[in-house]
Amino acid sequence: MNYDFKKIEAKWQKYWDDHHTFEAKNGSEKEPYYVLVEFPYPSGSGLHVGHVRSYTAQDAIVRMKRMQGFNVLYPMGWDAFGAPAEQYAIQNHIHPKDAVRENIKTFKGQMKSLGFSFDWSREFSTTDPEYYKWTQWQFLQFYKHGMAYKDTIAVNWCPKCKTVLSNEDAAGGVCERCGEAVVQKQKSQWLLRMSNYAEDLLEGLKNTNFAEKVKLGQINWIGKSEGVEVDVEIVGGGKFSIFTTCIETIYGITFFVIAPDGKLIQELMPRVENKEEVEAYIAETARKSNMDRTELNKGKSGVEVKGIRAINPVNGMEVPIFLGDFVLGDYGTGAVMAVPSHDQRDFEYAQEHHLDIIPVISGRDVTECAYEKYDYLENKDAKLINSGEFTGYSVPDAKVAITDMLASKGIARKVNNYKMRDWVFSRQRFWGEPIPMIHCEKCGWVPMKEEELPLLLPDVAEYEPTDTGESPLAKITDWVNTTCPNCGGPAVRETDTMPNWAGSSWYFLRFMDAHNDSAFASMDAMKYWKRVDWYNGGMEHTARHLLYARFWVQFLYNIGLVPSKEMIWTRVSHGMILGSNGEKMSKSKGNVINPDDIVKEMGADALRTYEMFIGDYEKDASWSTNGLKGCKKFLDRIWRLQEKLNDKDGYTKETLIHQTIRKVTNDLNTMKYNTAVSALMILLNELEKEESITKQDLRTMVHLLNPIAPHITEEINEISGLGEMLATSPWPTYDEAKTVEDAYEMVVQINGKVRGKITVSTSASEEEMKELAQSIDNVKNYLDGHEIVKMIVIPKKLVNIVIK
RNA sequence: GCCUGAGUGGCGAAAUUGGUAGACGCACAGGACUUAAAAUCCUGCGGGAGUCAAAUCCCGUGCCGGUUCAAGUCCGGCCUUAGGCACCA
Repeated sequence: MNYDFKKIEAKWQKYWDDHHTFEAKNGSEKEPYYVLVEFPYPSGSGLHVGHVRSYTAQDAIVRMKRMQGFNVLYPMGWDAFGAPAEQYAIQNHIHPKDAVRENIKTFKGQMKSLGFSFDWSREFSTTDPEYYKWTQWQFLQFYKHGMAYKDTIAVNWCPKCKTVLSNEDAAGGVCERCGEAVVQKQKSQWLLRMSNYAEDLLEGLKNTNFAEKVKLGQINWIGKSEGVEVDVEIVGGGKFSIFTTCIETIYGITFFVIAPDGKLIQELMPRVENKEEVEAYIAETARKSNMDRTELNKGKSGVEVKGIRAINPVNGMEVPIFLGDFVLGDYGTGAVMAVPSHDQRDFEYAQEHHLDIIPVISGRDVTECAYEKYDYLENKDAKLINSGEFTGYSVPDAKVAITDMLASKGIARKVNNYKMRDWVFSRQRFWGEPIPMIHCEKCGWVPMKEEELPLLLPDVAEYEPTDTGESPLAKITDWVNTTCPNCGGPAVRETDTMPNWAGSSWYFLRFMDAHNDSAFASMDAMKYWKRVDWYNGGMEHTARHLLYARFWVQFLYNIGLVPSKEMIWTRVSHGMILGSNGEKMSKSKGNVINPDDIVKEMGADALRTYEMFIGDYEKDASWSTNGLKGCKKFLDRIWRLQEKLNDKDGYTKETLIHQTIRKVTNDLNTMKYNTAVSALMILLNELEKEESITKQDLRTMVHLLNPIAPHITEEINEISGLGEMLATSPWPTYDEAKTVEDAYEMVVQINGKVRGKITVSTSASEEEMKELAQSIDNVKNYLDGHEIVKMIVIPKKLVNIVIK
């Protein structure tokens, strides 16, 4: 008879709820262990089987850790601000608050039905005023420490939807919703000075245990490049700076290129002879989105800035200046030296605009394409040519010598540049944390008084964006109009809200002390938990969320509000669950699997077991209903194992059980869930072959399986009277000595090919192994008439006989 | 273009880090039980040669080459594929 999973799962879920089995206590004597999964965005479509994979994986670890005696924190909450909730609300004409409440209810019900051992006493949503009060409070700290500022920057704008789009929503230069071409629009935005933290964020990675690919993702995103900033004189007075990583090519400059969106061109404008042409080009660039600028890079567009020439600081050569949209106004100095002989981009630009090409490094011809640094740096014989006093220098020597020479003249310095920019922190949206800033005609931007927080989102019916692209909050005049905290005069509130990355940047700290109303989390609580020991999330968040969160923590650390600079220790990521056709699950492809259906048909334990068995946790895996059935069958067989119980003591298969305990423990610790399940399948196969088994056999079996399939195992344990409740019993331990078999099958190879196998005692000496190897008939045939050159013996494994 | 992975049976995948390739599961085939089906159980299952059946042998981890007693694993050179970044000076 198969087991009644519906009844059993409901029973244990109720038990865990009623007994608060999985609540963590702050300050416990036990060693703390904090496991975190990214809290979900509670969308209208409910939990995805992908969520089930990572939540189960982490659940398995925390269940084992609890049994190993740790005080485990495994919290759950809701990241519920953001555009999708707002969009859903607009379409369905309900307040986002209500939509979110409904969705959370669904998600929570689904999570409970899957038996995740979350500590629900610490649950919160980023949309709770008690929570976003502290998000706002922290924003004020950023502001008060000069880390938040307002600036006018270009944003993606959809003229049809009349709304600002994030770069993600504007992918490909078209509005994701309506398909209209996105344009760039200048808007005043709040920004956080994240670029100040570039070096610290890079350095801090050394104090984390992030997966290597996660570290690399962050390193690439931060995009450090070491180079030299050089001052360049303009003919007839004035100067500007350029940034280069290839100072060794400075003699090859034949022109300079400056950013059309930069400040330099505006300064030079009065002296420009072809103003109309230049202004037209600036306007054209402004119209292009970032996407266009990068995608339409076939031709190198640009115009010469006539009337202004610059002087190459090393040889006094006068060269023209161009505007080119490949130079970005907000990176480096917004101006570059162009060396077409050794930079492919400059080369193409030079060809397009018929400019000179002067090679300055020997080793390859530069008439077809540039001889670039990745190439000449490989060439040890590369020497400088056409480079004045430095001609004949090797590239590394030239780098140093030229930098020193320019530095001694006071016109150059070593500089690091980073691709990472400041964090644009405002959104023209209703459904986000209001930014607690007030604008006063007299006093300018004034922060709200901290004691007046939270600044609540007003309760109104209209949350559609305005025609001008302002946040819908701008329409609510009695909310907008306020008094200046500084002078008491009339003032207006900031109507932009924070991005949804804000609330998720510090939620893991709140879980340490979720109901504190006098601080975002007490220092005591944070010192007790120390850090997130193990954080699981998608690879897609390594460059954004994880970096924002680290930045946020480092800032809080610098102002003395958190106990350490890195509050997240291990970060791992999981692969996606794809549809059975190998494609990403989506409604339009009709390959979506709803976990609710599986729980109803096969049970939560079967779904959990299957998702752990599906394959390498870090890789994508395709859904297979047959595979799921196989795991359900596995559980049914475990259930039936109860029929074999005898009254004896001890283990029936002692060696195998000790091996299995070791295997499962190690595999769970190293995220090899699939082989942990397979080890349990092997144990089951062996126990089934026995006439009867002991309670201890079965107890160990269900104990090891409990982290993955918690309901069925707890039920078997109870009804078969195997012992104390598994969840609160110590995790099984193994004896290394007992994992060793007393005999093994020794492999005998001739010249590396397997020619025989023989059962040998584990205690056999090397000499005995050699003798036994030669006693095999088939081996004898090979040895006959040949000379043995040598024998290689690998203890407890094989003998390889080399013959001639 | 750059950076990261990944290529192993019909399929999902294992392989103690250089030591029996394909554990475990699915699918499939044959058999048992059953009036029958489902469920369950047993057997087989990379390809080929060989045999009544075996034994045994050859080939086989994307491709080509190398190191080694021994290579899925290490080295060199390619091909394919997924993801990330992308005019970052």
